Parts: sequence; C-alpha cells; structure tokens
Amino acid sequence: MDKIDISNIDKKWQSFWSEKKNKFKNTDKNKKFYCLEMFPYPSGKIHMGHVRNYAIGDVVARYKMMNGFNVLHPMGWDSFGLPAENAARENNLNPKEWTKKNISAMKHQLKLLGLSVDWDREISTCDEEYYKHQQELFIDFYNKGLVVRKETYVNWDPIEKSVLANEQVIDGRGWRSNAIVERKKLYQWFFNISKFSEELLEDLDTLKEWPERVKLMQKNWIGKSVGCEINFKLSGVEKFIKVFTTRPDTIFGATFLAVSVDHPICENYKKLPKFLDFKKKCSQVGTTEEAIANAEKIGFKTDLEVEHPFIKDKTIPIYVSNFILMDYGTGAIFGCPAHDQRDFEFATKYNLEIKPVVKPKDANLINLKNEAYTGDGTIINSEFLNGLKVPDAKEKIVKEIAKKNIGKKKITFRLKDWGVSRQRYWGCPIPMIYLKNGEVVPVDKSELPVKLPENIDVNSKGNPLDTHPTWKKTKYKKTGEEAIRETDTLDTFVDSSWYFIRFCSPKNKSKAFDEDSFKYWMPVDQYIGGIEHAILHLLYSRFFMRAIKYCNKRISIKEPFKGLFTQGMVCHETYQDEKGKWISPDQVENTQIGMKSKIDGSKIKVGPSEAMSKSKKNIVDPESMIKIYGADAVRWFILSDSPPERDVQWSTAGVSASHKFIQRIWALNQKTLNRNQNKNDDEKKFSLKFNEYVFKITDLIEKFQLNVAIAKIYEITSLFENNLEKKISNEKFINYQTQFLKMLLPFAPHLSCECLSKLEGKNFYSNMQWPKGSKSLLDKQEVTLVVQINGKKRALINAKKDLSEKDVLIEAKKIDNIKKNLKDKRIIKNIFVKNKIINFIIAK
RNA sequence: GCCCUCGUGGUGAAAUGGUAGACACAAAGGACUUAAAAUCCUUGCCCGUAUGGGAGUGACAGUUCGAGUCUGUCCGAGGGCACCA
Repeated sequence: MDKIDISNIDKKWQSFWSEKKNKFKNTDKNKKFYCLEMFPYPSGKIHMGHVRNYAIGDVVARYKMMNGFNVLHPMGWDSFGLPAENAARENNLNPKEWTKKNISAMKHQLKLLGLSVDWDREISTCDEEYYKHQQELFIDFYNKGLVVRKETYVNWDPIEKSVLANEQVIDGRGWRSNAIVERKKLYQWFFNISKFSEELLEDLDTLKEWPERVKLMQKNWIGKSVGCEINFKLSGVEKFIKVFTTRPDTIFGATFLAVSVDHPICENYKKLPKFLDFKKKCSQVGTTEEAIANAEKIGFKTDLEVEHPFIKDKTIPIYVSNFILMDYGTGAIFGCPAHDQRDFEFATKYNLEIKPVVKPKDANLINLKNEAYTGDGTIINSEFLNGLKVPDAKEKIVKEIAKKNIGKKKITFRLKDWGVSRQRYWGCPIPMIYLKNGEVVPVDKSELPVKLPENIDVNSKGNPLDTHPTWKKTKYKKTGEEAIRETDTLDTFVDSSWYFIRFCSPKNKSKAFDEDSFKYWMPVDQYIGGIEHAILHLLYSRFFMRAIKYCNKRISIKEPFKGLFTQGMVCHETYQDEKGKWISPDQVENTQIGMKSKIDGSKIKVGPSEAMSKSKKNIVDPESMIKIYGADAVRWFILSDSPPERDVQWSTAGVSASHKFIQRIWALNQKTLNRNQNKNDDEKKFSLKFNEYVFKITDLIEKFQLNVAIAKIYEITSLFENNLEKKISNEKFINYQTQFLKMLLPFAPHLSCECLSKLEGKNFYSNMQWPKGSKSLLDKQEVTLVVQINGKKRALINAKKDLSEKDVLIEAKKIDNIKKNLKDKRIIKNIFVKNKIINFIIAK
C-alpha cells in the first residue's frame, strides 16, 4: 500500500486553490459571510499562535463556503510598531526594508498552511496607500470634533530624552538607559472615545455572539458609576473644592479631603520645596494603573481646610495624595477611612480620625483595626441618615445635597479619552500642522498622504521625525505661510481599528472604503483572535465604527463584529540546563533516564508549560513542523488537543500522532477503492450511525467545539474501518466515504481533497457541498436508557426511541441485577425521563 | 491593588442537571516479524476468578430522586490593567 506523499500533495492543492481563488461552485451571492482572523504583526516568522488562529478561521471559512455562502476571508499586515524601530537600532536596518522582508517571509510561511485566504485583498498598514486613508479619517474625525488636543502624562526617560512604552519600563527604570523613569506632561492628540461611553456600554447587549466574559471585561473597563458631586467650601474664603464620590451615604464619616498632585489648588505650593519634593516622588511612580495601585500611599498636608457641609463647625484637612487621579472624577475625593480601603490605609499612615458610619448586620463584624468595612449595613453616627440602609441613605443624601445647592447626582465613566500620539518614527504621521500664530490646522486633504521620510537617523536621541533636518518644515496650503508638521505618529491601535473595513474594498484609491462594498460585507460575521485583545483593540474598533457613522450618513452600522471568538494561547514545556539557562525544545531529547541535552548530554530540568515566548525559548517553529509532518497534521493537532478557547499544549508526540492519523485515512481510502462487495444487508445499521455523526459534527462546528468534532472524526474512521468487510455495496460505501471526507475537509483540506479526487478517479476535485443528514433516519436511532436505584446506576437498556414509561418499567424489571436489588424492597416512586433514565426510589 | 478566567486519570481532554473519563497522547502486556520499524489487540483506583460492589471531578457546605455541571465560602493556577501587538 502506498504512503501519502505529504509535501507533493500540499504543493499540488495549494497551487490548485490559488488558481481557483478558493471559490467553490455553489456560492450564492445573496448569502455573504465575512470571516476574519486578527491580522498578524510581521515579526518575520509565524508562530504557533498564528497557526492556531488561522487554522480555526480556516475551518469556519471553508465550512461556510461548503454551505453555499459567498465568503470573504482576507489577510493583511499590522505592520507599524515598535519592534521595527528596535530592529533598526540594533541591526542598523531601515524599518521599512525590515518590515517588507518580514512580510514576504511570513506570507510564504502562511501559504504553507493551505489557508483559504483571498490574497488579492492583501493590505499592509505601513503602505502609503493604507495610511493615506487613515489620515483622511483622522481629519474627518477632527472636523466633526472627535479629535481633541490636551495634556497627559507619559513615561519619560531623562537620559534617552524619549517617551517610553510601558513595556520599556522595567522596575521603574528605562530598559536601555537604566535611568529612573519620570512622569512627564505632554500635549497629545486624543480621540474622543468617552463621547460614546454610554453607547459603547449599552450596545454590548446587542452582541449576542460575543463571549460573555469579553463583554463583562468591556463593561468593567468602561466602568459606569453612579455617584454624586459635592462642593466643599474652603474655610474662611468663598472658594469651593468639587469632589466626586460613589458613597455619598458615608459623608458623615469624612475625615479628610484628598486631591491629585495635578489639582489646580496645588498651584499655591508650586514654589514650596517640600511640595516639589513630594511631587517628584509621585512622578517616579509609573503610569500604569497597576503601578499606581500598588504604590505606597503618600500624602502632603496642605494648610487648607474645608467645612463639613452637614456637621456644623467641623473642619476637615486637605491632603495632596498620589492615589488620586486627575483624569477620573474631579481629581478630588473626601476620605472616609472607615469604609474605603485606600482611605483607611492613608488615614492609618497619617493618624487621621477613623469614624464608622455603617453598621454591618452582624455588629460583631465591625473591626476597624486592620481594614475598612466596605459591605452593606445600616447607617449610624449620621444625624438624619441614621437607621437607613445604604441604598436608601444614598438616595436621601443626594436629595439633601441638591436641596442645599452644593452638588448633584453625577454619572462618571472610568473610560478615558484615547490618547493616540506616539513620539516615534514607525507609525502613521498625524496630518496636522502648527502655524506661526499658534493655530493648529489639518493638512489639506489634497496633500495626503503625509509620508514618512525614509532617510532617518534611528540612533538619534528623541523622536526621529522631530530631529530630522527638514521633514517637519512645510507650508499651509490655504495661505502659503510656513508651518511646522506634527511630529508625533498615531498609536498602532488606530491602524487596526478600521482594517476590516478596508478589506471590503482594498484597492479603492479615492477613499478609505467604498460604501456599496461596505454595505455588502460589513459587519464581520465571525471575528477570531486572541483573548489578549478583549478590551482595547475591540473597544477601539467599536469606537471607530461609530465615529465613521458619525461622519458618513450612508453608514448605519454601529458594531463592526457580529460574532467574536477568542482563542487560547499555545504553550510548551520549558527547559533549563543545570545553570538555569533556557534551552529550546529542539535541543532536548527524551531518554529513559529523563530529559537530556542533544548537544552535550547534560541533564535538563523540565519546567511547567507556559505560553510560547522568545525569552523562555519554548518555541516550536511551524515551518519545520510542516516540513516534517505536513500542513494537515500541524493544523489537525493544534485543533484536536484542547477546546479552541482554552490554552493548548504543543507536543511533538501529538503532532506525530496526527500525522499517523493522516496516514490512516489515506490507507482507508485505498482499502475502500480496493474492496469488492455488492450486497447491502448491513447498510441500514451503518447508515443510521453515520447519519448521526453528520448531525453531530455539523452542530459541533457551529458551536466551535472543534476538538470534539475531531474526536468524532476519529470515531467515524473506526466505523468505516470496521465496516470494510461488511455487506455494503461499493457504490454505497464510496458515497458515504465521500460525505465523510467532506466533513474532514475544513480540518485537513489537502488530505481530504486528494482522497476525494482519488475516489472520483480524477486529478482534481472542487465540487464541495457540506453533507446533509436525514432527520427521519435520526429518529430511527436506538437510545441507551440508564436504570438507577436511588440515583445509582444499576443497569442499561438499549431500546427504540421514545419508549413509554410503562414499557421501560417492564423492561427494567426483567433485568437480573434490578430484580435482585428490588427484591423485598418497597418502591416509593419512579422517576422517568424519556430516552434518558428510569430511577427507582426505594425505602431504606 | 482592581478586574476576568480556569481547577476532572500519568497527560491533553469529553459529558442539553441523568452511564464521569468519549477521543487522543504516554505507559505496561500481547499478536505479527529471524529482528526492528510499521500496524493491530488488551489493560489501566480499591475488593472480587467473575456476574458485581465501593471510592472518585481542588476543599468544605447547600439545593435535588440525581451535581463535574446550580448556590455559597475557602484554597490553588493563569491572564488583563490604557505607549507591546
């Protein structure tokens, strides 16, 4: 028997599909399906995470094609970003050349997977043709007021004189200079995403095909909180400080006020050395939420006090503190240490009064020695609020505050405007210019794109666009006066916030997208990508869709992604030598006495399985795996071993087993062609079973349970193997096998098509149609009923479907083991569930 | 710190509240072979030759005729936190 020649068959079908452009005969223009996987960053080599992402997407795309849909399945490159600049610095390469080279290498590798991707629609975000339209969109947004300029903080490296990304800050220091990173204020461009806060939150409910946990993460990210603004009057003067709180019910427990270092009242102290010291300390904490939350809470006591609005003659001190953020709420809070953990820690540190105002149901629980009490309860020590429950007290105090005219109910969102300015070279230039009179205006659209200069000095300190000798000098088209270009580039998240729209009309030169193509293809029916994008990328894309709708009356869609699937990561065991150096899997072999180094035979320590990463060297290269085992085996393994939404562990044994299975199908196909049978006595039983599998696999693919679908394919293979000798005519057998191979096709397309063409006696095969099961055959299927006594399994009954309780009882009582167990026992009742169980409840 | 997810054999896992461990990996034993590879078969907690019985899904409670699945508390692992993409 011949073995399958994997590499020839891979090549043969890949070139066949590329000529046919993956269009199958039965597509219906009225049924569209837009299947999209998150496009890759062109790092130069595909990794197993890509293989998994695109293997899942390809199953969906091919399955939909086979069901008659007109499928859009494009691919492109998220090709701006920091790594190109780093590579440029390290290897003295031009970022553009580096990126181009990487794209062509990765495209070659992706093609080896045999994906049903339409390469005619390929786009790359660093192409002028792409970012030109992005600049247009930016200007459209600007003209509609969706772009604003304001000050915000960045991580500043004082030695490199440049802004650092969070990942470039390690333990509070710059990754290259090792300088202590400072928080520095810069003017930056923002997208006014917070304008849509309410909408972005509410519309989550319309996303029925999104995972609940992603929606929950977005909900928390947007962070709507209902609270109250209160003006506290400064002692002695007619000035007020506005605070925001979600716990106005605890106002009688307020013992201090805390404001952000950036609060306007701090202006008073900007010359005071003690305050400047304090401010410097604050600025050395990173800009991430995590860093701020974990930083030790410190405070600066001002000489100011406010009057308590409800307690006569009580004054409250004002502190400046690092745990208050200027861009959330009003940048000021009242501290109620008894009922807020952060306030508690602060008060303990500075010896401030801790006054309980909420009594828990179980009064013994109150213990304010170690932590605040943040739970529910009854209000105490609070005059007119005493005795009320927390929610009722909130309502009452808000009314009182409004009555006194010192504040009002207020809804605040955690979601901040999206800062899109980056002080970097390898990104889309922001199409704005600065005039001499201080005005900032957009570049005239006729002058787009604002191109990146190619001759840059990547090793210069600071932003290469800013230090470039001529690039930023320009003229304002309207007046001809000299002007200076914006030297910041756009966050690369902007590039990926609309690429899915560009795919609808990727070649359109005059505008970002053609409205008719947009209307036909959008929204994306199935979007597939990593869970790590659950918040930002998806939220930004949702914002972009709304912003585009806001600017273009012909667009009515708000949500870009109808269905979302988030896949897990690809993991591998980690290996270390005796010195603790990380060792890559291909330098390790498994011997009878444990893991050994292939190079010097030394002992290797096996660590836990973790997401594949360069730093731990636990990477397996897809291309070499494809070379050894073939594209189908690699795709098959990565889909078979775990549910797609969970992490999967790569194993060489696993992919080699997948390869064996490919051989097994190939062998079965040859046995089928060589068998000789024309009787049909055994066909009925076989067809009943097979028919059941058609329904099961269809359902499992629809539900994304691809690993289970694959388990069923293993079972079907055994079913065919076990029936080779049975009395089923060749014609029938080949007919079933054709249907079977079509169900295999989305998972292992090269193998499936090769087997199909062999069954037909042709060289190629392209008439694809997903098999349709028969509902009436399904009803003839036998079922297994469980016989229980007091909920414990005691026997099984094989029976026709839909047997009545009476008949099942008769059958059950015939079984020896049941007779034995029911002897001399009193049956209290039976529980019967059709086609499932009969449970005898007996007296003990 | 805040938020989210996940805990089932040696391993990856399966199971509309109804047979726990399908399917696969690894292991052990066997068949075929001069031998190996390949392939195929069997086994897999405890008691029992076996029919059978018992324990068992991170821990402890609860709801139910019946809980891996639902509820609560706890323990453990992983992920996200706005300039990585």
